[in-house]
Amino acid sequence: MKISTKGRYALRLMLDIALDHSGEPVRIKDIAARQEISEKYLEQIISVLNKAGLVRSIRGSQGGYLLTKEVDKYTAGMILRVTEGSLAPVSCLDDEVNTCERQSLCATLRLWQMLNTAICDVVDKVTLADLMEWQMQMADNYVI
Amino acid sequence: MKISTKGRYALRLMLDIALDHSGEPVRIKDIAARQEISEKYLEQIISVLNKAGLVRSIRGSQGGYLLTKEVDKYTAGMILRVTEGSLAPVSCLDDEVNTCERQSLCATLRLWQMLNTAICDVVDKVTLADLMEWQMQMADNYVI
DNA sequence: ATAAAGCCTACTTAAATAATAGGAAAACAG
DNA sequence: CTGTTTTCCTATTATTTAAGTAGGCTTTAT
Repeated sequence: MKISTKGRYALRLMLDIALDHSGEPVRIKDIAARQEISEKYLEQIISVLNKAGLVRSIRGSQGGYLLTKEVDKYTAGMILRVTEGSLAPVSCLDDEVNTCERQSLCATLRLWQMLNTAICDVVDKVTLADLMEWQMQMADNYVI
Repeated sequence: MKISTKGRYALRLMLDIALDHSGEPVRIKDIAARQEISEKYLEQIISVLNKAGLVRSIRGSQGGYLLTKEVDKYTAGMILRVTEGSLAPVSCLDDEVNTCERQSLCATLRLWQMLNTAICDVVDKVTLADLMEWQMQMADNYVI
């Protein structure tokens, strides 16, 4: 019941790009340095985000990555689902395919549905804009 | 971000015992048959629940397991934490030990805290009594 | 032309998951 | 007191997932 590094790093990576105000494409190399995460691993993660259209890449020298939308248009849920896959707490809730035989008999399913709803309520409400705001608050407090 | 079979089976196992009204100890063998789960695997799971005091065992012939408390005194959270370990979505929230260097700088932590709270709100509120009630509702509907 | 970027695919290592297996110990029934 | 039924304990195994590493290819600004 843990979010993996892929999801966690993806969130930090997106936040890192969002906090860049240069207007220039942001390089993996720089993100990796700031976030203290392996470049090669970040490459793989951002590749998924790129294919999903959450970022846009610019190749070649002076290249890097840019966001494709306004920061308040990204939810944490979007970013996590792209990198983690489904956030449902049990696979019974995932595939309408491969469904469990006991579904119609299984009271625990109702618990999982409640849990799933609670999780979605959080991750689909928090946006990248929120994370940026929190980050700036924390930076302020850190300085004082 | 999935609950493992241990946690899921533990919940079904506890519910199975709770639904037994004979007053007699409930045997692993019977639970395994009803729930269609391997006896040997259930043994391991119930052993954890036993050591945590969530059930009481009676050894030897005519033995089995009994609940130690009223059904409304068990929350899903109790059962899941005993079998799954922490339900926190990231380990940053677990150990006051082994804490991440970036904690004071990391805005994502706030998201994880919100998510953790949302998860706890569900699992610590739903009791075994609730699950029993749901199960009986489902059984009714199934008959019709 | 060259250096600096991203792109792509394969590989590796370690840990966790999900069981299986086999026998020891306890307790009741006859 | 013997046999059967049940829990208890520990070890082993197979599979999958997580978390990276590695290396070469392609694109593009200068």
